[in-house]
Amino acid sequence: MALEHAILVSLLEKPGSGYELARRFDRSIGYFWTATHQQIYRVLKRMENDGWVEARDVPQQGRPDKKEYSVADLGRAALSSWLHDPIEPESVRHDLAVKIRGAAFDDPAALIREVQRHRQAHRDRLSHYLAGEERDFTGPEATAAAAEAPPDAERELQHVVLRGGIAYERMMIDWLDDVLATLARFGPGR
Amino acid sequence: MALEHAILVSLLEKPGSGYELARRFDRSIGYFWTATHQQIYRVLKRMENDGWVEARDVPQQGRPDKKEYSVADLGRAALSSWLHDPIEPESVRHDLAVKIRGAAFDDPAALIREVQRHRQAHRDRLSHYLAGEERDFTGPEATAAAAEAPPDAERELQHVVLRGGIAYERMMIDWLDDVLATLARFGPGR
DNA sequence: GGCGTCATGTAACACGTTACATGATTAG
DNA sequence: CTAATCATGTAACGTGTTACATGACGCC
Repeated sequence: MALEHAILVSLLEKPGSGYELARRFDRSIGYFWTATHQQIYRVLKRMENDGWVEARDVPQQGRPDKKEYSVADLGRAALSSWLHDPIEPESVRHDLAVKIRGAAFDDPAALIREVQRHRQAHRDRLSHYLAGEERDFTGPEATAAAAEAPPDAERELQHVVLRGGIAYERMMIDWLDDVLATLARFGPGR
Repeated sequence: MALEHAILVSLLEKPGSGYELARRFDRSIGYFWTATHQQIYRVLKRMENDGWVEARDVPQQGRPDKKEYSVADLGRAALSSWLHDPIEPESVRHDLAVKIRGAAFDDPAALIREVQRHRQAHRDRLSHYLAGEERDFTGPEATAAAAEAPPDAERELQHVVLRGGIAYERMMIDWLDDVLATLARFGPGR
């Protein structure tokens, strides 16, 4: 399991509350690992019991108080041991691929709109990633700041993961174009 | 949920037993949807109760008898309604991406072997897909057979899904090369 | 007054994974 | 005789999803 580990990585990058983690799982780290706040609170509680993380009460004004979690030594050790443990190259799950094969037994043309919607979602995500890359890694401000600092593993590794997301979205867009062209050849009445 | 629907598609392509389905989920349809036999038997039983599939006892010689399932009208209707229902473009889950970001807080070079293992697994899967494509779609035998038959949606849609798998594996291999180059810059002692 | 955001949680259920269990046949 | 393949299942557990619940603050 890796939700624990994803949380550890996120808290090492920056401590935060369960709520903040939930929001990160809708953004940066959430691009390749999703979790809802219910899951996060449950796991966070377990991790606190196991001594992987430590909570600190942070009173806030104008907002509810929060519990800020940070990684404890045991958590760091758990992450390290997981990193050294080989994992199975995971298999993908594509609902859409099931639908595409299923369309052969229904009306292929009826899927076109659905595929277009997915294509649009991937286009949006790609734009979002590219904007983030520009802002944090390749834009003038980011490169100027980086030029003065020493090589930074955290930053470089975040960037290579983001490049993976970008490559994935580009591949999906191209493939969905291929799917659309194929579906068009099997419209109603053929 | 889509395991039900993946099973329906697979049974429409060809009726079969739970055991046979489990094997298909290790191969063709399993490239984009995985399931173990325990899951399959459980779901198949529910689907039978719901009247989505029908079982027929097939006595065999030299092997245990099997129950051959095929799709009933209710199942076809359920599939059709699912096909017309929009689904959310799913988000990916990449353990490996979590590990790569986590490596910043450990020893980046220690991940190199792991990434190489994953790269090899993707290379193997790519070869496997390409062999299947040659055999079923682009090879001389397959194209000769197809030339005599009318345009076949089932076949074409299976092919476009396979092309998606091929594109995915190629993208992953390229990205993992990028990851390896990045990790190499942060070896121990840097 | 109502809606959105910040903040944390419980409960029930669905789905997925791992381990265990059985038993026949065929190939080495 | 041993291992692999065919064939079907149960039980326990862990993870993920959906619905429900609460309450304060700020903005329109």
